Amino acid sequence: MGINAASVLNHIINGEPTIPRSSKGPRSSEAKALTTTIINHLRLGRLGKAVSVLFSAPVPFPFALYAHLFRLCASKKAIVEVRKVESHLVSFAPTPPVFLLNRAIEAYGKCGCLVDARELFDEMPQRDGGSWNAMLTAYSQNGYARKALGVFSDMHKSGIFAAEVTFAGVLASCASTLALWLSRQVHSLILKYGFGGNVILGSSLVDVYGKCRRMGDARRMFDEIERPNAVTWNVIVRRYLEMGNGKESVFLFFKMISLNARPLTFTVSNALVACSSFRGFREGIQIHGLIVKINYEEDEVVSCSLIGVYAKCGDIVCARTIFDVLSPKTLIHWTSMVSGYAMNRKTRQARELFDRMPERSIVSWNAMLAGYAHNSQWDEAMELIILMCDDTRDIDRVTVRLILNVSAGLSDVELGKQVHGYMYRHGFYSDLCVANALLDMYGKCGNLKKARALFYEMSHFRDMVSWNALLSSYACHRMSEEALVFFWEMLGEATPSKFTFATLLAVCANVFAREQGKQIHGFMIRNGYDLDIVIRGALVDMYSKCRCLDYALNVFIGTPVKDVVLWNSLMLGCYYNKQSEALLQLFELMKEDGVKPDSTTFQAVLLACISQGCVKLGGQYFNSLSHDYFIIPQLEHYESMIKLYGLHGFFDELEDFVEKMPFQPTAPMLTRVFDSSKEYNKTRQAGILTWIYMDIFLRTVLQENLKNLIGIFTSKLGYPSGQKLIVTSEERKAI
DNA sequence: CTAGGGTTAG
Repeated sequence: MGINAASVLNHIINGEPTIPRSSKGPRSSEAKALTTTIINHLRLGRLGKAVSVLFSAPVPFPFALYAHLFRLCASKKAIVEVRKVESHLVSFAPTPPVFLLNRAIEAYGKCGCLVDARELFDEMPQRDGGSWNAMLTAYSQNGYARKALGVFSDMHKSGIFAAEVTFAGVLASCASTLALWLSRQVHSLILKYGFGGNVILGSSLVDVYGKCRRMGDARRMFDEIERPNAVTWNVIVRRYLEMGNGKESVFLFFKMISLNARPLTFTVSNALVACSSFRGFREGIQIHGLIVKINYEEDEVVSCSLIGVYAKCGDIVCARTIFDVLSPKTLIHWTSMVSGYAMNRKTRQARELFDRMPERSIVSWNAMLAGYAHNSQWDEAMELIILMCDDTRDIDRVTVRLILNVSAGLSDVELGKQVHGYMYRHGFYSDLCVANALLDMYGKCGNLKKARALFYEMSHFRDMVSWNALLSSYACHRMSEEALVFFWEMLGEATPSKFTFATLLAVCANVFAREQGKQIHGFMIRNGYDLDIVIRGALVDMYSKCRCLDYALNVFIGTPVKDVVLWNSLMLGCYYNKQSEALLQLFELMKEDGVKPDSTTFQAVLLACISQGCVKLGGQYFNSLSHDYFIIPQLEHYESMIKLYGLHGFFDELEDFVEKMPFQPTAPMLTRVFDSSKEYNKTRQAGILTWIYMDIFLRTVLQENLKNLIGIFTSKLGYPSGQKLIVTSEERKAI
């Protein structure tokens, strides 16, 4: 067309003659006829055709037609048509009215063409409040919050009073830039202009305060709104949820229902997610009832959250029922269900479903992988990672974090290093969560040097988690002194959390640092830390290892609900303090308390049997392990049994036991048998067992004896006794 | 007619 809107406007401003246009008269009747044609095109939905008809007459059309066209173009996001309509308007209408140009700005805004909108706005000969509003809304709706606020500021400076609608855009922009200070000012302006009763503005204010984490202000604003609508309720429920206050979120949701307001699907979903956050099973069930009543069962967002709430509250069967009934099922439904199984440690079922998924996103892969990782199924996790890398390229931050967890679990520092390189190349390096996982990986793999280097590299953006990761690495690798020194360094930068103290108490237990342990205990009480069951377990463990069994017992007694780990800690504590008789009594008490023993419990019980010489009882306990509690006995349990029989001279039972084991005895087991037989002069049994397991015996037990022989030789050669001797394998062969 | 909220799964 060659006619630029801005140039046309300049002509108008400068009073120059506009583009030559035909005189009125016969032409306007032509426009009338064409208008009918255009309307007919529009009725058939042919917008492009309608706009091109416009150009068959170089005459102005009725303003209402232009307005109508702009609105249609905007709703269809037809940018080319907007440009044509604007071009026709400014070329052939004598003086385009401001409201039409505002419509053009709106249309450009809706199409996301902010440059065109701004150009028109800047070149307008006159502007009214609507022009400012259109420009501001255009920026605000396209995510240019700062520019929108800039327009608001200019508008204010030019003495234009903002309209009610304008404030909505301003507040939305304040919310996305978290401009709390400006929001407060806008709030007072709204009151000053008398818009205080506007629900939309009120809801926006609740939204702004909530997003700026000022829940007190948000709530006060909310309470001031006389007739909150569905959006208002949605905002308040959502904000409490995001602030981590799930209970208040659910409370307000129920309040909404009691006032007979119909919730939006999103609000129901938010309330369900809030229930999951505090395991509000009863509340979840009630909301489920409501969902049935108001017929939201089919909604995708609602049903996904519903599966989530049942899964997170542990009722996986119910979650599955909901899933099975649903049709059609979307990718997110499938992923929710897989995640539900995975989070409930049912990785087998999760995998079954995962393999049957019609399609998978990176989130689905992550959900499955997280299941394996949380369940410490490292080999399965690794296998899945390989499959995933074949299937998809869109690895994200969660995936990277999980692969690092797997590397740490497998102590596979080489895999970890590969991820490290990947992070470097793909820009995950500045992601704190990922960086902490990397730190944790190096720490757990024992590469403390690298972990420390990374930790200092992160000095500008590290957080509590980073400190705890390095601290627990020291603790894991028995570098207790370093850990304690590091803790003092930590106090200078960060406030320790209960995770810090749990680690630290374990460190104290390792080095029998009773005083330090007591200090930590006191510090936590004085500073109001939550003494949860994990901390109490750590305290019991620390006190009992530090020979303060009475303190350990006190902590134990003071725990309202005791879990199996806590019982185990105290029982092992008794063992360390040579109170095996008490240990066996505790075991009976534990069963009376209704706590189901686990494999560690039985390990403690068998240790007690060994030191008490309760051979028969030990045998009974070993049997009840698998018969009554369906626990698969572990290597340690078998070792304990062999020690129990061997140490107390029960060789017939020992022989019987070894023969019935579902695997071949290990070298340490055979050594134990051999040693006990020597002690009791039971060479026949020793002989039989050795003969049966000759190959293992030859490979290992003889090798041990060979080492003893070397000891004898070297001592005869005059080496000082007690000095550690280094014998290379070649030298050993030579001897 | 123009204005607000919200996207569930890791």
